[in-house]
Amino acid sequence: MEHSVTVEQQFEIIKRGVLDIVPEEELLAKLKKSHQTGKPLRIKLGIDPTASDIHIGFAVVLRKMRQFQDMGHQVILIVGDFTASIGDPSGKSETRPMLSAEQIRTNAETFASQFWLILDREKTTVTFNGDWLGKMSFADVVRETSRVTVARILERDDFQNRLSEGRPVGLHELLYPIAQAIDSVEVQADVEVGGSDQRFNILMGRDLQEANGMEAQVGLFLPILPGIDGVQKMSKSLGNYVAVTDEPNDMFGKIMSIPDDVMADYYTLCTDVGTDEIEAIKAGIASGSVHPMDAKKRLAREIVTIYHSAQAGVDAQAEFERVFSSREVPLDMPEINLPESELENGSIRLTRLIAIAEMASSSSEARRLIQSGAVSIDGEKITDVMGSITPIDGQTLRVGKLKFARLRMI
RNA sequence: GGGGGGAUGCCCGAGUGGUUAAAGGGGGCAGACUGUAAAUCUGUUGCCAAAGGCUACGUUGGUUCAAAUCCAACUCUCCCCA
Repeated sequence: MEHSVTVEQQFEIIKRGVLDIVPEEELLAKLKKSHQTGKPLRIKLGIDPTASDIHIGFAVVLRKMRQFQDMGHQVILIVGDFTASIGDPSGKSETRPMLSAEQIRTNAETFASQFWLILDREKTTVTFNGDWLGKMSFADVVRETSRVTVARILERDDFQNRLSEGRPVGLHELLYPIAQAIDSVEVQADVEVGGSDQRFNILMGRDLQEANGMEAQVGLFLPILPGIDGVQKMSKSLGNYVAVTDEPNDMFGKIMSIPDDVMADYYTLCTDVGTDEIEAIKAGIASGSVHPMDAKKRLAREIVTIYHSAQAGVDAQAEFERVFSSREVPLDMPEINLPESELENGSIRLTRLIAIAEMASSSSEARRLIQSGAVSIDGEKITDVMGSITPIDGQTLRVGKLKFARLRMI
């Protein structure tokens, strides 16, 4: 333990951005005990390998784990390779597809390379729950499931909703919380961290640990970070996410597009900006002394700084202002190589050009974009769907607000 | 094991023989406005070598000049009874 940090200080750091700690006194007691004995707490986090990239919503939980590590505690990541074959029903309105073993492995590997952007590798143990769940006998399963009542499992909202809507609920899905709880028993977790949607699963871990004669883990719940649409939870499948590996300009831009009312959440959960300062920003916006856009630029800069560098943050802001405030062309843009062979009498159909540049998902979409006035070349709008242009090396093709490309004749 | 529903585009949901690439809503995309915010308004929303063609209403097969619509089998699913 780093004795320079008192238990009370540890507790304060841990509480930042946290929605709920169940039960708070137990966490305090565990921290004290760890401080006295010098034995680190075992902090558990279950990773769902159905996703493949770490986004800043998931990073909220990882950052919390990192705080524990910085105070000397041990983080145990459990890759849910086995549980992924069940599919976490939490908050879901339908059964999740089961993943193949290969898919899970690939995802887990991608994850692994990204964890260390946030976590301290030295203080992290990575395990796969297939190692123990896969080896349980039916008798083991019966024994563990006997500790939980059906009513208890079915009382959850997600199951209730699905049942009342006449949607299917697979029997195996009822086992998910139990599987996750067995993980807690297996790794002897002191604390399990998760999003608020993990409440049920994590509390189940407490029950099962007690039933197995060990001290129950403490549940630490973090708010779910809304996606950049500001409404739904951030997730890759909804496309409303900011990946930790996003390029600085993209990252900055995505943050700028979040609705104002989730800005404070982003500040608390995704940055290290002090709580007092966040309050001051909120107050400033409320009183009109701080322009929300400036507050958001600061936010975007902070986040880019975390995953790239302070300089990258400054540069990304400059680029953002250049393109969106001054309406100039970006400094960097992808180039599209246009072979002579594509030209007919020196010109090319615009729809074809957009297709080559992969700036629309289909040529039908390219037509629509042209029709709606979203396409321009060197700032000149083109609206003729059948139109051809005579491309010149170095021209800028713009499709919609965000997509730019420079033409290169080859 | 018995009986009764249901499966439509990204999602919800209308449609019960031709006028249906399929109403309406949500979401998405684009345009205007703006702060790449919100709100609002407008357009658009299967694909292609594009005044034409192709593919689509759980799957397969059938009836018909014509099927999302009728028939058969199958698959999945929900409810009631046991």
